[in-house]
Amino acid sequence: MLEKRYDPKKVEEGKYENWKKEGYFTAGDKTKQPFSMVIPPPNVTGKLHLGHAWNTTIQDITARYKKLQGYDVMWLAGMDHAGIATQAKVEEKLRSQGISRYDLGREKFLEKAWEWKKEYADNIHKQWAKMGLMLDYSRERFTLDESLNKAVLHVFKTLYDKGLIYRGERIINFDPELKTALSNIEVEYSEDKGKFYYFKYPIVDSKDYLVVATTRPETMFGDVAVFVNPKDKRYKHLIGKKVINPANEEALPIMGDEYVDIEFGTGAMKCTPAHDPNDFASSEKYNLPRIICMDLNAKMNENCGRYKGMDRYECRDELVKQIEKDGRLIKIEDIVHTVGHSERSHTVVEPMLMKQWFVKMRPLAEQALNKSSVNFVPNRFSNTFRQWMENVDDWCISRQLWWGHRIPAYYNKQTGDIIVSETPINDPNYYQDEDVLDTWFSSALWPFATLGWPNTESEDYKRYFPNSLLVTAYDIIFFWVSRMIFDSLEFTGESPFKDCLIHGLIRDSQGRKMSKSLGNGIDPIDVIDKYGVDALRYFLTTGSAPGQDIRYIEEKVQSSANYLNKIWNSARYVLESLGGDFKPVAFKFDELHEVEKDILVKLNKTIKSVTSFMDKYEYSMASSYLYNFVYDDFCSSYLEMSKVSLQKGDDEYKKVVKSVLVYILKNIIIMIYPFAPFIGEELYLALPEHKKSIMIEEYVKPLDIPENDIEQVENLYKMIQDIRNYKVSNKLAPNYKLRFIVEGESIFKGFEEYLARFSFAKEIILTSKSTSKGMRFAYKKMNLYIEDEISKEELEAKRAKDIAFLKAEIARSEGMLNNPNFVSKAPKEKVELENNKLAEFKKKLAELN
RNA sequence: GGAUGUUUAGCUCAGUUGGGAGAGCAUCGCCUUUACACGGCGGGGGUCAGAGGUUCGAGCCCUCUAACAUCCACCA
Repeated sequence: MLEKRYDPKKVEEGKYENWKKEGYFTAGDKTKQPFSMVIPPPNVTGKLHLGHAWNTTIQDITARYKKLQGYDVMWLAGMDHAGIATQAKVEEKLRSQGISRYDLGREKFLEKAWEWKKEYADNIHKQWAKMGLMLDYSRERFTLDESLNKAVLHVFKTLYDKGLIYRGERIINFDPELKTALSNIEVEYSEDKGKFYYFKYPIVDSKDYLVVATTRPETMFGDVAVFVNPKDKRYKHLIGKKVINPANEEALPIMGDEYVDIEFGTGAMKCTPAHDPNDFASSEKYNLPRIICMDLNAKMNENCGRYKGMDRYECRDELVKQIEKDGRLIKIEDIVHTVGHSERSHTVVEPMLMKQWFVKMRPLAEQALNKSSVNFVPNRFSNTFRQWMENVDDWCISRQLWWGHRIPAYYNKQTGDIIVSETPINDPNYYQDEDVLDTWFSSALWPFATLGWPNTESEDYKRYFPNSLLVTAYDIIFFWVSRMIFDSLEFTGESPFKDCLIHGLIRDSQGRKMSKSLGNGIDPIDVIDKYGVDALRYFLTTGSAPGQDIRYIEEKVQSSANYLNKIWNSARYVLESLGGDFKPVAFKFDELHEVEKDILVKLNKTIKSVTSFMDKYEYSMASSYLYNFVYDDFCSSYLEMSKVSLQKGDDEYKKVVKSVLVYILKNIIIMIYPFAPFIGEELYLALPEHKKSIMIEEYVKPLDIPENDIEQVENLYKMIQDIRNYKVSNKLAPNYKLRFIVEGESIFKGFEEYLARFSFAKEIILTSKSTSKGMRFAYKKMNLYIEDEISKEELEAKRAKDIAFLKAEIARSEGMLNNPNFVSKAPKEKVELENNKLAEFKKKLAELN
């Protein structure tokens, strides 16, 4: 027997291990249609947070649902080496021991990184188990696996041969702390306080000067020109002359370009091609030199005179002091401007001219825009994808790191010629590029490289690619989704997945992003310990709209747990009422009492709604239909009715009622199971007839029965509510005994005992025509009179209230029906419905008068 | 500058193809009724941001406005 209270800890114990042991997570049943997903591989950098919990629960619900529906579900497990993030963590750890990566050297450092990976992979496995994820571990992959490395090398080589990967000198975003290049999307911009420095640039052969403003004086050593707008009357005449750079006394040409904003600053702009992307573009246009003035530690280099070796910010201060001493500082303004920060280290990135590897994006993007068949859910995210693709720049893929896929490019020591090769080149005349690839370069191949590609004859690849579904948050669309799409189209000729379900981000109770610095992060494990994983899963996946952010609100997890407790206790009631070794019997709908029919009709409707929303990945809607059924139809209504059914009928009928109860319970359990698999399994195994696990059950199917509501039962529930209301408004105790006269014998016969139980009736009199003076309540084709020392005032008040209500309704109804447009244009059934209502209202009003 | 989202009960949010506004929490009243006090029963509380429009009918569709949020681009 079930315990009185749902205890998540006990319920969860041992189940996951058992499922795993039974092999339920392993795909491969060829008699079934495949349904495939790959997990967005979490970084091996730390603990999983609520965002992961949300993301994986959505997938798990899908997987469990599809499995019960009879699909061969393949949900591939895996993790990401997360090059830059992991390397930063490992270096940080080493630093705390006083070691730098250079002390260790590449190989030793990588050993440390693999140790780190192992530790964190173990953690992640434990958390997946806690969450109850039915991941296929037999196919688990890591982005640095040899098989994935093969795919990466193949992709690199192929794109290189096609001219879609090139090595070039361009302005990239450099992270001076992690000492590596970044791609554009790894830079986050924020509004920072800064200073705008106004300097005098003396004009050569003149006593005049030009005022140039800059936020970054330290880059003045890289200046090669000053630009003004040729339409700017103040400066037009200066074009062609020269000014003196106050930082290093070099003469710079004054040039004209309409790109310069006359309104901004002084209207004169310094040009630093090696440290600014726009200036770099100008240098291409006007063939200007490019002078790099910093090294890879963001320290000033030999082009900076006595400032050489200084940190960039120290140099800025010193240089400004010097210029001030020279009498060339006009003013310093406080401003707020957007500054790029490294997504990982959060340091201010330095735009720098460097030789790096790039993916040429235009052709790949075109293909992605034209050929992608990915169905984004919700659909609006396809715009997000599209827009990014339309404006994408070339992708800087080389990283000055060690933890990652090493770039398979080899340089001739003498000539510098490059060979790109999928197999190592051991020729002593060649050395391999030191850099590794951006993590996302390998993640982009995840949906197919994990399945054996580039071996297109691999069984898994043939069976499970393209994937059926990918689930991720909207902030990953650019980083990952878009790249999977263009790589997949380029290399497999197909979109990587059919559907792409996008969810939002999880925030704290005040709507703020969860972050370490705010200290507002929530550890899923703490939540699970307190409320159970099923409650967490239910909270995460219900009560929100697709694609929207959600707030973590503990009370909602609590109420989810309460809901599960409700299901638990309803199951306990059903199971305890069965008695001993009950075997469910088959029942015929037509032979059931109306109260049993009614609940089955409602269950049927629920199954249809739930299934149709589950099919659309609308888990919130599906769960809300189930919730209403469980609470209102089952627990609050039928479950109470069944207590009467179990007393009044003959033994045969009692068996039938029990079977109906078991049937409904089983259906509820199966529908709640994808959301709450642990309690689902626990309750399922307590059913009188069950398989070895709910994981090998079939999903619920509607019965082939009529859909219309059972009128008498509707009346019964309304009567009960009216009687309860009557007692409350007359300050009578709920169990106060009253005398009822029911007018409508032919309709109500067979329901007396049901009414009696809920109304604590002193007496129920059935009649076909009543002369009662008691308070009257009207229902479809029948009336109820309550007789109990009711005062005339009360009766009159009730009557007046009813009349007013009916008159208002009749007015409303007639208003609609007198509108010829409504009658002629609205659907027939709507008009008919309104006609019926009007007739009913009129009849009731006539009865009252 | 471009785009997207949000605005519904005190709070947090749902709302299916347009057809009489819902949940959780909070609140008020009653109840130790034999599944559940992590409960039951009943109640109060909403000009669905604003203004137009389409429609027989709009929380839902169209246009505009406002506020908030997010993303992209620019910022010498």
